[in-house]
Amino acid sequence: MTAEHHEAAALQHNQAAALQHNQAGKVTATIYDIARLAGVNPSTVSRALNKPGRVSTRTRKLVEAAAVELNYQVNPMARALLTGRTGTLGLIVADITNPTFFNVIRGAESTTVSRHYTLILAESSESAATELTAARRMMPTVDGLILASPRMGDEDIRTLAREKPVVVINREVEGVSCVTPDVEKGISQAIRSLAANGHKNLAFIAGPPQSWMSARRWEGVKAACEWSGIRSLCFESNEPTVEGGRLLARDIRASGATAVMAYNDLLAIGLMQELQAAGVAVPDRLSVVGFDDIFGADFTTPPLTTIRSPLRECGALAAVRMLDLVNGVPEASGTLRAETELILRGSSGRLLAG
Amino acid sequence: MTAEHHEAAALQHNQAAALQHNQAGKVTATIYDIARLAGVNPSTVSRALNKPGRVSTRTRKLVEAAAVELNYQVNPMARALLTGRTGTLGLIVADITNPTFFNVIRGAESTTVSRHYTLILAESSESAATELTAARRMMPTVDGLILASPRMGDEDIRTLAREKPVVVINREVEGVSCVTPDVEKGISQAIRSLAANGHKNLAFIAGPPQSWMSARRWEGVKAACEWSGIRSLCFESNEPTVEGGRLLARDIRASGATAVMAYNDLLAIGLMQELQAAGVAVPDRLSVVGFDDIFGADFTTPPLTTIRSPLRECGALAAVRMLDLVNGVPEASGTLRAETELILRGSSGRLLAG
DNA sequence: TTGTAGGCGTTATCAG
DNA sequence: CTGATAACGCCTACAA
Repeated sequence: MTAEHHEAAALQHNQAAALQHNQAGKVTATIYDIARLAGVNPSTVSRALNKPGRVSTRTRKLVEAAAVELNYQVNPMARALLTGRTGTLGLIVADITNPTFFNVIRGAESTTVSRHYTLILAESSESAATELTAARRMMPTVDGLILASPRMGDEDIRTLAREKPVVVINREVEGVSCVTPDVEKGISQAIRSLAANGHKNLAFIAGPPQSWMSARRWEGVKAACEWSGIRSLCFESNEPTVEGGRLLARDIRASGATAVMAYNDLLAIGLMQELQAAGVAVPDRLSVVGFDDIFGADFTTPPLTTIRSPLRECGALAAVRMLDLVNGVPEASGTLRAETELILRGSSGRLLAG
Repeated sequence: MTAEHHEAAALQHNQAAALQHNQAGKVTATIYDIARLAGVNPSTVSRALNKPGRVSTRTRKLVEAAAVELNYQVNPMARALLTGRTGTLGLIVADITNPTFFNVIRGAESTTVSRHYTLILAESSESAATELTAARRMMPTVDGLILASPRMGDEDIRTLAREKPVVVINREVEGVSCVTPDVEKGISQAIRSLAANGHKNLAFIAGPPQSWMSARRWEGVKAACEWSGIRSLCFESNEPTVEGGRLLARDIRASGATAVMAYNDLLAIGLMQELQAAGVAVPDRLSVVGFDDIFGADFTTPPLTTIRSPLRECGALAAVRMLDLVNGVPEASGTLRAETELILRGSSGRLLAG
């Protein structure tokens, strides 16, 4: 009888006793089960599985065989309890109802799983208080937190960032890693395009007053307009939705503007719908430009010209940055920027003569 | 000095020693810290926090004050390790890129957090193997698993369901809790509407061959057509996307059908775009009806008539059912149905004479 | 009512 | 290279 035969026999013999039933009555193998089956110490099992190389080939094989045999799965909780690392990233978005965030979620989810981490999702319903609660709830469970368009104050964010790595999307917070679309390129492309089509008066529809992004966009638009010799005017929206855009159609028509840029695509689409309902041709009478290039922006007639925010990329970048932070990569700090670009479609163009 | 004063003094005195630094150098209070600060035993802290009533009012107040003082958060892992319950639900969607699942995610997320649970998100990229891997990865961490439009085989799903509660959305699996939109009502409304507008020939565009839902929808359409005396014809799509819809425009025109129902809105929208590009008026020459009522279905011109799937409700129902299962509610089994309904918009109507 | 002690599954440390 | 042991934070009999 060879050594292998001995081992095989031992395996077989131990197997019956090796399966434990947890409280739900299901079989869940632990490293103890493996240890018993393989005839080694539990700590050796742990080593064999986690740092092969610090264990003899023979032992490793034995342990691996037993692990497969028992369909072993590590218990992440037990591991986390000791190591403090959970293999989990938290993502909190401001509004899960807003299609803008879906690309962020996608981006984050993809890179998270591709790096063998797990993503936990929560939402703040646009409330700073809810957001902070969600964050606090998540903290013990995650290795780091990604905040997409957070509504809480800078100081709260920094406090969180002191406890665990935090990456912010769509906003810049001093002292915290951030990922933001760089609005400048897209905006200047858009304004240049409008100027080239002879527009002289532009209306900007702002987003929520507390939105960092909205402020940046208006600044960018104002600056680009100045540069191009276009007069710009800012309108406040009630809410950054299709309905909010609709409500502004009347004021905008009255303003004498021949081109409109909206804080986001939803506003732009609502505006366009209402304009068309009122018989105002787009872009013949009024050019409309949105922001973000959300899903469905090209479903409209005419399809919406918009400045694309690489939201998916932002989600992905944030996750990458997060994992760098978690794994102590030294260079991981400061703000990451992702380019925006003009997507020229049918809703903007030359003013029809007359 | 009153007793309160004594306590206050004691609190203050102990506080300095009470904060522990974990390995990351951050402060994280444990029940030990609270115990020290409140001057009681850790087990008493646990009781005071979890089962107030089994502890004196005085002790409870003391402990609660200390907990607030230290900004204590339970460590879900430690709790889970002992109790086997993680307070976490897993959700796996077939394709995070597909807007159809947005609403499922929203529904599940909302009810999950409102019940003080946490949601973990993963995606299978339409692959049965990836799906199973994701599920296995999640199992140890979650109290239950929600599968939205799963691609893996029935047997795999049942195996998972034997280990922990599983709820399936958009598909029916024998022996597993399911939540499905009931297509019948919406379909019969749609077909009746088309029949009332004089349509006699209908084309159905099918979805992925392996999709349970696609099969159900085609069955439903076929039956309703028969009942209404409409001839129905089924077309295969390459992929259930806008592009997939575009590719079918030619064949559908050639088929002589005057009305089209698509497996989903994406196909319907693509078809409509291509028809219009080819100068075929919708609905004057061809009526188009979609399925699901995804975000953006009303952005098109004409806005898309569609059969709304209550996907958000399905997500929510699945989460509720899941929590019932997790908490051992006895009646929680069998299939839950959510009604579909026709959303009549501009893309369907009477055929233009001539 | 409160304290004591043991254990959940894993990993790290220290002997051997 | 491998084994024993302690610890992570919490909960729950059981004892006081």
